[in-house]
Amino acid sequence: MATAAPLRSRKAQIDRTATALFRARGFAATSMRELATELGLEAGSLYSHIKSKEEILHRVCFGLAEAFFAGFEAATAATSAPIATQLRQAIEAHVRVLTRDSAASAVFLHEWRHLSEPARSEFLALRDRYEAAFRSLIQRGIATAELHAPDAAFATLALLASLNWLPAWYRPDGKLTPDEIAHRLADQLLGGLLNERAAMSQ
Amino acid sequence: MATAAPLRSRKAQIDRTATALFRARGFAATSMRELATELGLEAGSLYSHIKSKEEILHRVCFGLAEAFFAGFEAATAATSAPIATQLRQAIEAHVRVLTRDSAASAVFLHEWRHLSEPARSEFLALRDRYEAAFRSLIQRGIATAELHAPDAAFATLALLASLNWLPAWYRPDGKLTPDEIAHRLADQLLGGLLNERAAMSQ
DNA sequence: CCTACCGATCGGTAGG
DNA sequence: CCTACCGATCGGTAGG
Repeated sequence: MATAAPLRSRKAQIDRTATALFRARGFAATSMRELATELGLEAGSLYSHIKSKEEILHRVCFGLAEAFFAGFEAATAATSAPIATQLRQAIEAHVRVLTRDSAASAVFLHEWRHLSEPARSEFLALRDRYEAAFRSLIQRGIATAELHAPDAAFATLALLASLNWLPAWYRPDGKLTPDEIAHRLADQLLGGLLNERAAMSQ
Repeated sequence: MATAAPLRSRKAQIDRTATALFRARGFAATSMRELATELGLEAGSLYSHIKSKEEILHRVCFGLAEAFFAGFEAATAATSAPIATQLRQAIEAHVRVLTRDSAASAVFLHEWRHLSEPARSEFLALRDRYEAAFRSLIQRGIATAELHAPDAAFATLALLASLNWLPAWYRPDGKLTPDEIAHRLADQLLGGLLNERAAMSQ
């Protein structure tokens, strides 16, 4: 009798378990033996599925980067929509990625510095591009007077910082659903950016 | 002829250098040999000044916690002042601690989880108390209608998250002074919280 | 503050 | 996927 096919590939299981450990203990403080034990196998056996510890980190960090970009592009595809609407969609898309896999998000946000070159620089370039995309949206909103902020760069940093703190306190079993959190965060953070006229027409 | 007294005690030098390394590479990925080399001595020699690697982390984390509390208490000492004013002072005090030593702040924010018990739990209790103090201030501001926010807990988290992102982008040699950054951040973050009447009277 | 060293643990590999 | 192992490195100590 054949054993049932695994629900996820072994490699995907390794990534998932490693991500949880990287988040809880940090990349450097997580040992491959610990990871193997958690998966019910021996340390050496991991290497028939992966090439190295860093390879896992690489996949997690760049996979999340892709998810963030995909969300942003879908949110801002309707270029004729009001900037405030596009920004709201982008915020909600960002929050959905953060809540869909908060462990991977935490690793994306804090463990990327353990990537070795050139991956580390490539990662930072992607992150900068993502920030620039938000900043550009906010700048256009200010230019068309749909948004108001004393400094677009500051506003962008503060906005993303508020969002990125989410994995630190989000609990999947909390009383708010991911969508409710996304709405509420968007309300609050847009509230500070909308100018009065726009706020009234909302 | 006696050698000149060191500008800082050796222990303080060790703490400073270790803090910079902990920030750059993370606590677990920083070796005592690396730290010793940076200070121009041998690894074993460190232990005539300190008891352990974790002792350094402990001092940094709890020292910063003390600095944050001291700033908050000074900022809110004038209990008869408008809540918005107290909150502004508290924000600016927080930013001044972050900019005065951004390396130690980054360690305080991200490396505390490498503390072993019971220090780790003690640290988290302090951090919770600090957050609660901000939340309480914001809640009182909402109660007296000086501030406006759909959810005080959310507003507190978003506020502190925005502030705590600062060590990630602050450069001591940047074009803005710490005080200018403090003012600007306070303007922006209070802007979203002040209700219209308070905003007009400002 | 150094020399010399300890036991423990690390990421990863060879061979099956 | 396991057994058995590699060289390297870790935090920390003894004795001076």
